[in-house]
Amino acid sequence: MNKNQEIADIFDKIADALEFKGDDSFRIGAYRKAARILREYPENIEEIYRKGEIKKIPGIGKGMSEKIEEYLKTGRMKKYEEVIKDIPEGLLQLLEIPNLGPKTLNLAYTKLRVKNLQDLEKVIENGQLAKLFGMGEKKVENIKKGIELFKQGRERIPIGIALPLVEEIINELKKFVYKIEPAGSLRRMKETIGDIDILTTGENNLEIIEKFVLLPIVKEVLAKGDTKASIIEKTHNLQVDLRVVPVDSFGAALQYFTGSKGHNIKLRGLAKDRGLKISEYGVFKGDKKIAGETEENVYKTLGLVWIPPELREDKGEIEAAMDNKLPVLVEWDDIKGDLHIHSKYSDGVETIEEIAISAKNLGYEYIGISDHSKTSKVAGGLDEDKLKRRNEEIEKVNEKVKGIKVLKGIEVDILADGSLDYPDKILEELDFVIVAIHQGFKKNVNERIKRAIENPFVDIIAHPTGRLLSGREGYDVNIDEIIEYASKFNVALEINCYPDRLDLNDVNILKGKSKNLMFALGTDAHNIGMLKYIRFGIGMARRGWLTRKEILNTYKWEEMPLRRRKK
DNA sequence: GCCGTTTTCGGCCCGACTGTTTTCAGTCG
Repeated sequence: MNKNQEIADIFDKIADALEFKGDDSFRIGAYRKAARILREYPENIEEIYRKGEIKKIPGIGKGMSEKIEEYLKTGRMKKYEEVIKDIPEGLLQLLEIPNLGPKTLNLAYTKLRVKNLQDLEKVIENGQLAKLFGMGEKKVENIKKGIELFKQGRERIPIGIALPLVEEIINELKKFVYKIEPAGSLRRMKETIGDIDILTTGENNLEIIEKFVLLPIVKEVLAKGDTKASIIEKTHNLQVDLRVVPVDSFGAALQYFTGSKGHNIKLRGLAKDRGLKISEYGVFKGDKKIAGETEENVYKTLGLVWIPPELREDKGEIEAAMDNKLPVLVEWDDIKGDLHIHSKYSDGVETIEEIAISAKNLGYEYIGISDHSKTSKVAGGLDEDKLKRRNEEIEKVNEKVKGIKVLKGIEVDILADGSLDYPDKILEELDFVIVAIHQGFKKNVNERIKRAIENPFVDIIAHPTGRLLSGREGYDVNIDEIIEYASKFNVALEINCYPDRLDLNDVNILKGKSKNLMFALGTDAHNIGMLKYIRFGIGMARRGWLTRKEILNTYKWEEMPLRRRKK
């Protein structure tokens, strides 16, 4: 774990402890904000400390920078030790239980000596909790439900699962409403989604909400009011919130519920400076509503251009919008081809011709067939002979299928000893070369990737960190070092669009962008249905502030700034 | 705890829903 993450976790724990103790909510907010900033910061905090620039980070002031310095020097933080010393270990983890907040937990601890989950369940069962002042049967019942969810471990799910689910819900509801849009982290295209927010407006609120809670995907209804309902969905235990808003507030509500929290807080501060008030109902000057129907107008009244949802993370986008310096983000229409597709020759499903026709139908100008190399035997890796036959078939398809160019690519293994799985003379014959680690995840990965980068025929590093959202940690690799090295040698790093990978992710893309790195989008598709995963990679690229020019596959094939074409 | 083209003190985003209340607190987003 890097220091940014370590310190962020400690700040979050301090915030938990202070919340439990009923400390000042703004101080708590300051710790949470600092934690988030550190966790998402594109540079290593140790590096910034060496430069003496910690305090220059917005949101990190005197107090925080001293604590960071103390931790970097001594490995300890007095403030943390102080605030947790009289709290039983593990107690604060119970704050993750839905419907159980700091006040109630504190009450249970001080009045009933509840120190852990077992204690809590006991005082629920024997009725003691319900008897406390301000508590009651229903509150306790809700906490009990929360414990159930807590035990199931409601983890964030990949956007690859959440997005299709939302589209299904929207499809079911759209015949009853005027407008319906997803909001929240889904609209911001985060790699994982905690729960889902959907926003709608229509003729009859109650009818819409009734339709929603009766959808077949609903497992449990958590809340149901005039303007909002929350449900738990069956397959993934996801919480889905539906909010019905007046049509003239739809834009303001969409803005508000898209977040992020940090973005909204800053936006509201900005409104306040200008004597305005902004809520999910609109922008108000005194009692007069001056915007609300569209997002564009909400931003405009604050003196800002519209900010794409993917940027709304309070990472400088509001300042950039003020100066009209937002990047023109890459869009799906900019993508001229997919560079990472597996055909039937290795472990893909379809023939090269079938892939070419599908890609053409998607509007692509070219596709890169990047089958596995010989050592990846389980993935049907091609030996030299088979590769030669595949290349011949690509040439035939190019003659037969007009309107799309099929490129001879490859995904070459970086072997355990650091060499590549084919000799240079074979690589040279290909249109482009992707290299990847597929074995020896803990074995000197950094040096092996760096050696691959030095090879003049290598153009792209596939899934550079190797992490899987479903659990695998990733290679033992120093990604900062790889980014610098790749940038130096004009090698592109991949944004692998496969929903379980999304590798590089937004944070690493931002790091790369600051080092003038080139990127390549690839779906890693093993069947033609997966070609549409490109949208998840585009989402990641947009979250990383990327423009068209920084991505290889937005260029025409003849103009693609491949490393081998540069002097 | 952070921050400052009105401020180094006194602000800090705002509202829905629920349940326990008789005017509001806790939780959530």
